[in-house]
Amino acid sequence: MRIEDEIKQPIFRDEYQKAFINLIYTSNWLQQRQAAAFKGFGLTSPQFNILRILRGQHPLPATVALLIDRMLDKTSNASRIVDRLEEKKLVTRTVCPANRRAVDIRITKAGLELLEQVDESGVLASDGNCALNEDEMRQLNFLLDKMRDIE
Amino acid sequence: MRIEDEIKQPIFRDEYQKAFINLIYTSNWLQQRQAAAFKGFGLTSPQFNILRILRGQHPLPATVALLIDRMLDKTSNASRIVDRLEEKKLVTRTVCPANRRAVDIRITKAGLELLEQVDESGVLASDGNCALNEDEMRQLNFLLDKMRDIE
DNA sequence: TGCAAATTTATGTACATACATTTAATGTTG
DNA sequence: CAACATTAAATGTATGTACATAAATTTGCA
Repeated sequence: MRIEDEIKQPIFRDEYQKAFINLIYTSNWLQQRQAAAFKGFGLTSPQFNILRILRGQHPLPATVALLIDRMLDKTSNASRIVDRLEEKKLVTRTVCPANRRAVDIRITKAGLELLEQVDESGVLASDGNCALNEDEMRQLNFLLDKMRDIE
Repeated sequence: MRIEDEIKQPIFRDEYQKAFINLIYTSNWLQQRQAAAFKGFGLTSPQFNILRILRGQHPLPATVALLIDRMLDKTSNASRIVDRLEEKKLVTRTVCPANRRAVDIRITKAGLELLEQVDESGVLASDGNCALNEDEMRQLNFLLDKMRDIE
């Protein structure tokens, strides 16, 4: 369905405004689908993303600063998302011996097993989850990268 | 900058996964720019969007249900965003006489004047705010609309 | 050495999101 | 008309986002 119909706004000021709104709307649409997929595993999207970064580091630890650096939304509050993961025993926090200001965060066995389950469930499989073919995906990546190329 | 470099992840599973992440990242980037622009007027993005819908209805009122229907993020809590706008005297709430379950929400003179200031400031002007030309914007709109065309 | 500056994480507050539940008014149906 | 379902909005609770500030540690330099 075209964005005009999705939000019942037949006229936009110009193609730019329409693209901006379309981008935000489509991103929300995608994030809601992902959140629904993670929900069955007791995870929110930010929690899943942090677990995935920790798995990428495993068996090395990550600091909060590293998590922020790799997160999609760099302004979010990694400390408190780690709080939730720690409560669920999916990660551990220990003071970094080399720099006692920093905190070493590690994914636990339970965390790795949970991610394994998410993988096996196929909720994140690309095929069939998207109406664009690979070439269109490449075009989209090109346009998005170019869009941010300002200032 | 390419998304690979923005989030320091050199390899993606496939072009699909890369496009998904790119879409969410770019949408966040755009929303943060917009939020910064609204901040000078004492508004958040959701508050601005609701004011804009109310201006579109003016001088007719809108109900909460109508706001939800037109909002970009349909799962957000319109009631409480209207609370904030009412506190700032940018909107009024009155029980709808025809259906006393519903609430008539109207933008005030102060609300209209504030939107006028935002317009005049040019913070939302498209030109110069984006690195894509009009044809690329059209391509982007096409790809985003098609992407959601599933199920 | 000693002390100010920088770094790293945590915390406080306001606002927003997600979803379940409540409250009040209206519709519907026997 | 009474009982029940439906509708519209508000509220409760947990989580996340945005941004400012605090606390602890380390660094650097006079």
